[in-house]
Amino acid sequence: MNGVKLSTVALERDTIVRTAIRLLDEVGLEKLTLRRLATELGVQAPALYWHFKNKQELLDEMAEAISVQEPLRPLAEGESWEEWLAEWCRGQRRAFKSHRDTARLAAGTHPGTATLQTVETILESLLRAGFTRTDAMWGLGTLASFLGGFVLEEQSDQERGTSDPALFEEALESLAPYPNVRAVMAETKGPQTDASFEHGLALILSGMRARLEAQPDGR
Amino acid sequence: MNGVKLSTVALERDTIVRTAIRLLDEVGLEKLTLRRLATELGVQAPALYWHFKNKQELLDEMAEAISVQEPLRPLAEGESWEEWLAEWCRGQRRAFKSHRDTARLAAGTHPGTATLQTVETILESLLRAGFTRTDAMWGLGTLASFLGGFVLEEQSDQERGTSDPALFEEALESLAPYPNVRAVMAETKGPQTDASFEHGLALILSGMRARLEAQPDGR
DNA sequence: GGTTAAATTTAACAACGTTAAGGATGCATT
DNA sequence: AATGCATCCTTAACGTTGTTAAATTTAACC
Repeated sequence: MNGVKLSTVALERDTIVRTAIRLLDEVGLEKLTLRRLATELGVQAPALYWHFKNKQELLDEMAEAISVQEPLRPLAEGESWEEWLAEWCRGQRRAFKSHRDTARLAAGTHPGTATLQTVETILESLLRAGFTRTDAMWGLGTLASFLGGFVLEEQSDQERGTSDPALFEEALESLAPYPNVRAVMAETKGPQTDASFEHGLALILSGMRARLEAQPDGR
Repeated sequence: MNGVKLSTVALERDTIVRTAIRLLDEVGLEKLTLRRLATELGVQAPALYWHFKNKQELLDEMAEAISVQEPLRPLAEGESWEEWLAEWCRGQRRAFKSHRDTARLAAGTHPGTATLQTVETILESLLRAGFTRTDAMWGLGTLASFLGGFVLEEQSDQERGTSDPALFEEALESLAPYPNVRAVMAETKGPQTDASFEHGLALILSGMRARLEAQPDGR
């Protein structure tokens, strides 16, 4: 019947999404236009509307493809849930940072099935680690919000080219009226760094651990 | 010379920003167009370009006007820094939620002078409470990232009209393959609520307190 | 009253997402 | 072999958007 056709379609969709992601890295989200993507695919713009309902659907698929790489390995027996969760967060940040504008892209897209599966795995693992279901969900939600907000600012700064050391020095100058802000910026080289990410991660995980220990295991 | 003119200009800029914010609430960020704003002001679209360099500059000013309402009161002597900080966070969330799409609006806008002043005040207060400068900055950064990420998702959901109970029931159905996700959604009525915000806030503040207590006061 | 600066209008441009209508292409059935 | 049909893409166009250029009104000052 159409076994071959279906796989051809699936392949095409995947090709489009992958090309779109590559193009995203080259030109940024702002200049990622359907016409440009179509040209890159050797096709006219309206052709994309056979594969996707509209641009948003394409963006959703891109976000899903970027944020979910491989199925998450559940927490092993006797493994530290903190290190396991931290490692997942680091992986998420790494995945986001491996392309341009991904935070803005993912912001405001419905979670796809792959994302939901990941959440389910994390909830299961945290339940086994002794968390209440709502504590597990809200802990994860806190981490996710932190992660999203952090990478969002990180990439916004990057997109403005604040990584240029000369511009950084210039930015420091303008902070003269705010001595503490200035001092901490000079010390830490900006608000979004690997160290500050680790710090925030540790804060939240420490808070979760405190909450876990504060309640008896039998509940 | 131009004392009168300058104040007239300032007043006009303010009128434009305020009208833009009112319009934002009516039509949302997507449909907030320069032509529509101009019509609302009884003027043609290009007239706005005398007052603002481009649309982004207007959006920046809107974001600043929304997120900074009144100067932050510094931490009082003997006051609990945790409650003081928590109250600031709640106020920020309230300010964001008092208009539509503000998180997406503020995402990726440079902090203005008013925002910097607030940061400076918070740093000063936390230093007095015993924090290291980097601990204060990174703690605040964590809170800010959490806040931004949280409200971003909160408003994204809102914008899609997930607050409709009928649609909520329908969304629950689609979660059948993920029993824990389904269960926690049914219990907590969605991931972004007042309770989950308080929970995340408490996690981070608890983490900060642990870090504060772990280090001697004399440093 | 004429000069000058401020503030706005009219007209237009290029680019965008999207729709409508219609061709190719190739497989399946008669 | 001819027909029918779904698939996939093209051409043409529409309405909107942010933005620019140039002309024009408005108002204040010497």
